[in-house]
Amino acid sequence: MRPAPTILHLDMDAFFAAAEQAAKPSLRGKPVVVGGIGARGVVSTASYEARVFGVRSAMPTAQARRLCPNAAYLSPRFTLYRQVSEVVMELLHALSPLVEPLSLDEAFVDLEAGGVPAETAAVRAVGEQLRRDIRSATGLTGSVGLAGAKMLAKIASEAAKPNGLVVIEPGTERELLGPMTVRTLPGVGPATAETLRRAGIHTVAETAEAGEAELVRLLGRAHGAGLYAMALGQDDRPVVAERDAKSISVEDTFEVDLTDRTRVRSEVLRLADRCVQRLRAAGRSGRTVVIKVRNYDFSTLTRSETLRGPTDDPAVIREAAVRLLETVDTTGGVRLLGVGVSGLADFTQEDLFAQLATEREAEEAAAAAAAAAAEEAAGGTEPHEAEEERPRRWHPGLDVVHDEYGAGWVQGSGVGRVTVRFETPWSAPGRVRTFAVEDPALRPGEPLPLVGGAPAGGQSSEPAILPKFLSPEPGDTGSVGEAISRR
DNA sequence: TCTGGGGTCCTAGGACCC
DNA sequence: TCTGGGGTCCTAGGACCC
Repeated sequence: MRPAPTILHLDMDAFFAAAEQAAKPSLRGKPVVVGGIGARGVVSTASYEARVFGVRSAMPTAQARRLCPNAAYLSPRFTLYRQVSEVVMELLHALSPLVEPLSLDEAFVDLEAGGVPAETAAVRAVGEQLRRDIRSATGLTGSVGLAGAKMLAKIASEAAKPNGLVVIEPGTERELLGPMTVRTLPGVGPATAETLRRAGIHTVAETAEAGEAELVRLLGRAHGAGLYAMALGQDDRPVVAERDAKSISVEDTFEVDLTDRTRVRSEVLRLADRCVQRLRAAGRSGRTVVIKVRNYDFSTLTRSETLRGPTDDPAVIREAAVRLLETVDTTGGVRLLGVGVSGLADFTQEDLFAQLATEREAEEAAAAAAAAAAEEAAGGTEPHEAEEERPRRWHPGLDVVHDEYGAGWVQGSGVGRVTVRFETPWSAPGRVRTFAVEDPALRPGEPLPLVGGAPAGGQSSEPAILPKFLSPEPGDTGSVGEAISRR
């Protein structure tokens, strides 16, 4: 615990939904839900207008539709979110060399390492300036927590939401945390909370009173000891920049459970190839191949195999994945399949094992590819990712360009028609037109920048985007003692 | 019309080795 | 003749996070 609140935690407000509202003027001030659109989708992010109706992250989209039928339901556009995230992370790097991203919309920053004076007034000023900079660079708002420890900074930013800043003064944390529910502490999810509840422990203060020995008995060595320290407000974990990934995986949930064994096999091959693509893009290789199978009843199992050396060879990973699949009973139906690789190494040169096997693998790769192509041609109902420029489906939210009407986004599609709203991040709300799905004048577009994209003459020092739910004043700096809602 | 996709860390048992 | 004791690797599963 530092003597001054020099650890900053930034959390963007309703990030995916806010980015969509900034990109789509007609959605500002309206309920927006970003997530899986299909029958088995779940909500990634709900805008604050949608949260009023009870829509939450991780909720099945079908349930969200019941609660809030009039919201706009959009597929995520990670290209856009990554672009915005990069802008935000650059602003953080300007504050300190020590930036630890937790996700696209969240990061810790060590202000002490950035040379900010270790005083409350100074760090608060830095935090408020950061919020202004984020707003003018992206049009979006973020909330900031400042404290002497990571855990407390995160709790503070949660309390600051939306669009606020909260400082937890060192020395006040135990009094502050005491009455809060154990769910406030990071690492306490439903299962841990239930275990603690059965032991009569509900609040952070009760967790501290239980003592380390009792918590270790209930939760195990690492978790128990860690939780005890957290309950006392003790958290010396450093801000760590640039952590290498330890595993890479891909998975698909199918609209309908797979029962055909041949189809299950061809999907595993596809997933193995996708996994290898990601592996190679990251310049890594891996030694342990793992498959994941979720059955019709949601029971989930994994099978893994460790190779003699790391590889990024698609034939090797395909073979291992299929070998693992052979050991799994898939009768009854498969809901989800996944393929992953762990034990990652930086891929510099082929290891000995790979060198010895190279020729054999090259032959087998060709054979496997031919076999897979034959299988998919024979049994696959879904064509392989075609090289054509038209998407197979016009997902809601997708950027499009029309030869005559310009840039817009897909509002909906069905029965051979696609409805497009023509507007851009810096335009007024636009109007809707409907086309045949195969209209040659319509094609997929790229995400447009949320700010700074206005045509000459439209420049302004003010953020171009001010979603209605965002109050223009700086957020309150009020108490963190109120209940903090969690996922 | 229940429950995504991408990760991290921990535990526990058996194999294996010294 | 009853049984050592660690350390490390591998595998499987589970909790948790965004």
